[in-house]
Amino acid sequence: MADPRAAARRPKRGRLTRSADFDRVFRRGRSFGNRHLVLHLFPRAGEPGDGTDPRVGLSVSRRVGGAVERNRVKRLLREAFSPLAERLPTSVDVVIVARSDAHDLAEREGLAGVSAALGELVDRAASAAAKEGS
RNA sequence: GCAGGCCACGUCGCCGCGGGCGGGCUCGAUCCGCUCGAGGAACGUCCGGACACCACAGGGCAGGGUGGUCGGGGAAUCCGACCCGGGGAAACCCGCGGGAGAGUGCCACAGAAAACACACCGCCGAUGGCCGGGGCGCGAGCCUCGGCACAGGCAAGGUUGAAAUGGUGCGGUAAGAGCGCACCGGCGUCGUGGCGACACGGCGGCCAGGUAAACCCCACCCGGUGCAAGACCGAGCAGGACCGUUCGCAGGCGGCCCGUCGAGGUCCAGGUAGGUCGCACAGAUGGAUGGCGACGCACGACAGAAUCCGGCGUAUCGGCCUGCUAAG
RNA sequence: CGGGGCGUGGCGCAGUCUGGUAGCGCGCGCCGUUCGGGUCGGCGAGGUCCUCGGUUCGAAUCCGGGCGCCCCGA
Repeated sequence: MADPRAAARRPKRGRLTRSADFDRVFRRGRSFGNRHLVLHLFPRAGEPGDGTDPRVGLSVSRRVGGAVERNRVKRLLREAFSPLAERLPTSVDVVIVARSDAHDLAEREGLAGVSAALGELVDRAASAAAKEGS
């Protein structure tokens, strides 16, 4: 984020928008996974974005399915993440990766199943981040 | 049963998302309101075009593509009608559908033979020849019967094969043969109809195997790459030019002069990260069109835009409409 | 988004251009060799040639449609 003004502002949507941001989270962040999803977490403490809400990025590869299935998984993940975001500390970047089984979960259990799977990972990530921060 | 066309869950409530317009404010990646927001295939990427850049005098070769006729169309492996061939009881459906009388190649196995037409087995041997018997004649010889298969004649038959110089019948012959005749098939030619592909009819003679989704010949067409094309702006880093660090540039000390502080400043083209345009009355650039609930019913299939347009092909729960065929 | 390639026994591959017999290695089964195993020798089983059509007398091969997988450019 070369623009220094961005530091003073709250992002319109808490989304990752740069390929470099994704690379940084994958390379240097911690990861938590279950059979449906993988959650990567990277704290941005001390950077210009400090103090803002978590930013999230989605990664749904073609292994999950065709365009229709991938869109459905991404929409459900966005819908599920929105209420869960406040459980995470501020100033973190998160990337949610959907594994192949995520499509089956979305088709069978819908938003409830996705929320459960994602909530588990968010809680694990939040407690881990709290330990490191203290 | 056949053909064609249309639709692709609907309504309501709450919470959300992207673009545009208007407005409020603490002017920002904010808030409020209004409005627009996936498909018939958006798919596959099989063709064509627009657009963009690169290459290019003109022509030819090579290479590739297309292939009945007429019309539509900007073009097309596109569409329509018709012709031909095949299928069906019919409505109707299917077909990469030019040329094998220009040349080359191939046609396994089987079979005498697979393309020049004949050799081979075989049939005949009327005619001529040779051998034998009988008759006539003084004799040369003549007549007649039988045999041989030497000359010669023939292409019907030869258990094969996907395919063998057309098929069936009658005549004909020593044996045979389109040798002759009838019908059918093919070819050539003439006439009639049709814009045409072709169709129908008359006459003629008997040259004519298949394969071109084998090479090839003929006619027509074709430069390459693709919006991640391409255009513009452009940090940083490195480079160049000029001014300045003894003669103090730019800039600051509220405007000006003096004075003072000051070691760097200005410009240049190329262009990385990145951004904007390209880009659309859906239109992003980590990529929007969703979630929950209720009711209705046909219980919801295949499937998600990324430059745009015209086709083709493929997937698909079902529903509606129109016409036609057969039977009743 | 665009471009290219590959589907053949259980596995890895030839054969496809130039159409008629599907072959090789490993693996598998049986027999022999050995006290037993390995090695070695012999014999044998096993393939809708991805799928659906077409051309041809005849298709793994030639020509179309489809399905699946892999790779490359940016």
